[in-house]
Amino acid sequence: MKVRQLTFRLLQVYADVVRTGSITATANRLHLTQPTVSQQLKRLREIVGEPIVRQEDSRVVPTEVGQALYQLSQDLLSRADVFSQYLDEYNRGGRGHFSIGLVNTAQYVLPRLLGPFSQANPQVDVTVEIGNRQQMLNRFERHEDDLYVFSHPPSDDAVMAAPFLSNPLVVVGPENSRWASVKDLTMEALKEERFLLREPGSATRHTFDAWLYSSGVELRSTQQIASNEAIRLAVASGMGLAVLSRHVVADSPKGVQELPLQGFPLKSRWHFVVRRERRLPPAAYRFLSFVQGTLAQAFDEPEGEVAVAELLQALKDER
Amino acid sequence: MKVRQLTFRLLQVYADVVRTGSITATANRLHLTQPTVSQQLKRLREIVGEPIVRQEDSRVVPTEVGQALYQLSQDLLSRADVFSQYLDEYNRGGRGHFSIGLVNTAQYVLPRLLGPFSQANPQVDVTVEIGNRQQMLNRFERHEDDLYVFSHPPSDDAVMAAPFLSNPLVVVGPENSRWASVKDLTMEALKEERFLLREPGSATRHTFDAWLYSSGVELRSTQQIASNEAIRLAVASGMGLAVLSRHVVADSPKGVQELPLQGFPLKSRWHFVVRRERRLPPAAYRFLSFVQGTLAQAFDEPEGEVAVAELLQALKDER
DNA sequence: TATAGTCATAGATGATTATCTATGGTGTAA
DNA sequence: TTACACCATAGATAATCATCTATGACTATA
Repeated sequence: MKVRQLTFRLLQVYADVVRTGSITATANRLHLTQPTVSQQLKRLREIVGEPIVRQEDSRVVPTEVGQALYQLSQDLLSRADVFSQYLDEYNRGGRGHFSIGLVNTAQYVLPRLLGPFSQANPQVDVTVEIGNRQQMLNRFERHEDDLYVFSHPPSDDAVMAAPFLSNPLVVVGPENSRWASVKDLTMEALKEERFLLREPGSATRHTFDAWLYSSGVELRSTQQIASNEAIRLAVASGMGLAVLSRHVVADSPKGVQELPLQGFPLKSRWHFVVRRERRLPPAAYRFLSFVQGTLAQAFDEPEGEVAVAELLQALKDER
Repeated sequence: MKVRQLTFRLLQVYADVVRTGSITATANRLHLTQPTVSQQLKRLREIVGEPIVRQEDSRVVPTEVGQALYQLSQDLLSRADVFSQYLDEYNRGGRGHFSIGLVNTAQYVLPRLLGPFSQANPQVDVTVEIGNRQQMLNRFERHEDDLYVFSHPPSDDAVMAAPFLSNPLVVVGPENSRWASVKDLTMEALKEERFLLREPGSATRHTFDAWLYSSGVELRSTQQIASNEAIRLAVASGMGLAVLSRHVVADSPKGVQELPLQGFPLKSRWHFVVRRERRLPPAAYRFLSFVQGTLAQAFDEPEGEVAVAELLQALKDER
């Protein structure tokens, strides 16, 4: 058999001829003329190298080889069809894979979006990458993920970003800290405190540094710790104060409490970030849609909802 | 996905590209130029309606959809390949089906050929049709079977026949018949005996009638019985004499014995009969080959072997 | 024996395909 | 930076394909 010349069209036509037992009938059903179908059969026979049908009592019946070919046709066509359905489902975003890169702090909130999404879309496979701002920027530069969450989107023309959730940075101290009840607490008062800081690459550190700089404060004593969780524990055990995303604290506030420092919480927002030129996997698009539908009620972030809606629209227009 | 435009060739090329991870490499392996392969990929992408590969670190890697398409390709191609192997096996005659029409008497011998053949070719499915000469002629006229066994082939230009086995007709009487020991027994002496005859459509009857006519004998008393077996039993129980194929008697000679009538046994031969225009199924061809290889030793019929060999040659030439 | 239905074949034509050569872009390695 | 390897695109061409209309052969039925 000359496999390379075999076409699915031929198999379709052939299968229909076997089913109807009539060349003319198939021609009508497929909106072709009778000679066309005759010729298709002829060509298929040549490809197979063997007679596949014969005339019998005004019906066209498959030969023994034709029988086998019919089964093959059914089989192949249905497999192709399954694939086609898969494609549709993939394009609808209900199936497939995407990867999302999260800046460290975001890992405290994103699960609340990803969890329900996965539940609703079990066929979608999500890879979550986590790192500090700098690491995520590297991944971003290398196009390693489909979607990112930054609090400060990289400044790149090729970037589209939607601020979707507020990320207030607060100062925390140990439970029962003497500062907790101070009125009009200022940085000046905390000058002598040791501050436990995230590493320089992190967004939290960056934001805090910027605030310190703009308010002309210089810290006396600092210590660098690379993990939000470690910082929270260190604060709880009295090693010092820290600036953390409120989400970090809200998640499991044991042993620490927010301090009412003036000017705090520092406002910042998480952004969904995608590259303009990258074709977003339909599943990622579906995730964004899902998030958009959730933000207003579940997170009380109507602005975020609008921003995501705009991003979705922009992505649609890109295509 | 535009299934109708899908070609196995495209899948072959695509699968190879995925395997090698290189368009150029595939081009070389398939004896094509690089642009050709590039274009095939492009066309396949258009058929699928979705990017299927992307460049990555000087390698061509499939996208998520491409992965699924690759699996599909493998699947479809291997199925087509299995069919192709089936075709080969079919053409070799080691697989498939044929039907053979036997004249009644032949059913006593053919199993000795069909049995070993089936054993050696378990994938071949044989349909055996049995009837008297007239019934077989009807089937023959209607092209109902692939192969026939007649003692007297139909006289038809479109027929090819090979006498392959002698079929001696003998006169039988009951065991201990008084005629058994008579020397120079002639028909004249048996004039008064009742003869149990096969029905007119049968070959045995036909041959016997012809002999009677040519030797000018007329039987006094006859009875017609449509089955060899029934006749044998009737003879055994003393109802009369009969003319039967020696094979019928040889098979289970209980209660009957051959009588030494002059001029007997009447010589006749079984013929394999095929229609010239009918394409013989490879399995039937293989059966004839098998028979040809068996006749000389197992049946001591060297002439039959030659005749079948000639038939096979003629069939080969027909194609 | 006409008639209608079913196929096969021939001949024509526009569209598509397979394939090539030539060329240009891009990224990697010397 | 140059050279090389790899891929994409453009343009050309011959082959093949998908289709059609017209027509002829065969067969069953009125």
